[in-house]
Amino acid sequence: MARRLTRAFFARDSLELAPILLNKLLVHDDPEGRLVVRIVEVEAYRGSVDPGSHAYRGETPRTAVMFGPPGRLYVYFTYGMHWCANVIAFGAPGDASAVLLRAGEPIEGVEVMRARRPAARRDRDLCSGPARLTQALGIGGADNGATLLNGPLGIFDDGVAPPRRPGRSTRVGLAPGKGEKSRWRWFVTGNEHVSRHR
DNA sequence: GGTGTGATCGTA
DNA sequence: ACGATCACACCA
Repeated sequence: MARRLTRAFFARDSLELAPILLNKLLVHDDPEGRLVVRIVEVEAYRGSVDPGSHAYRGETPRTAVMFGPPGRLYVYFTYGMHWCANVIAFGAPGDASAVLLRAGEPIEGVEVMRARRPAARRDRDLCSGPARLTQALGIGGADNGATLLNGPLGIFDDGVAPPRRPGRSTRVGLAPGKGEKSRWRWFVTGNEHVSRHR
């Protein structure tokens, strides 16, 4: 029986939060059904000290949610067509810290996910990327700022521990030349639903 | 398996 | 102008 993560769980720096989100359950109680995926890939973003973060240049209307309390969702629109979702971690006042949800393994509601992602030929294509994940779960701009602490969106612990030794790499999609050498991506080694790095 | 390219638009 | 991406075409 799964227990919903509380505010205290999210109130840590994203570098600490990211790896322990692995193997947790992301749940969306959607009108079309209960959708559940096991989180298998994440990346940490760290605000003012992290040029790769949307929050690096300070708070804007777009990034306002990242500067708010932990345990909420930061959902952003990119490439003119895709939504990506982050969990807000603890940030010092005036700073921001967040974890990008990059991939999940479908657990429940797979039929609904397939209907929403007709391009996915195999089940491992359903949620193996940040925009694929939001599409399969029906998460979009309307969910920006939504809380995970209660309501239809939440993250749950069903007793499966995070990997003792998670896979780790540099983050995907950031210019490698611009000092992107931090290994702030974590994933469940060997899991089929992890996205491909480059 | 791999690489290359077009789509599409809010943000700064 | 470009991006915390994806799908598809093509080659192997």
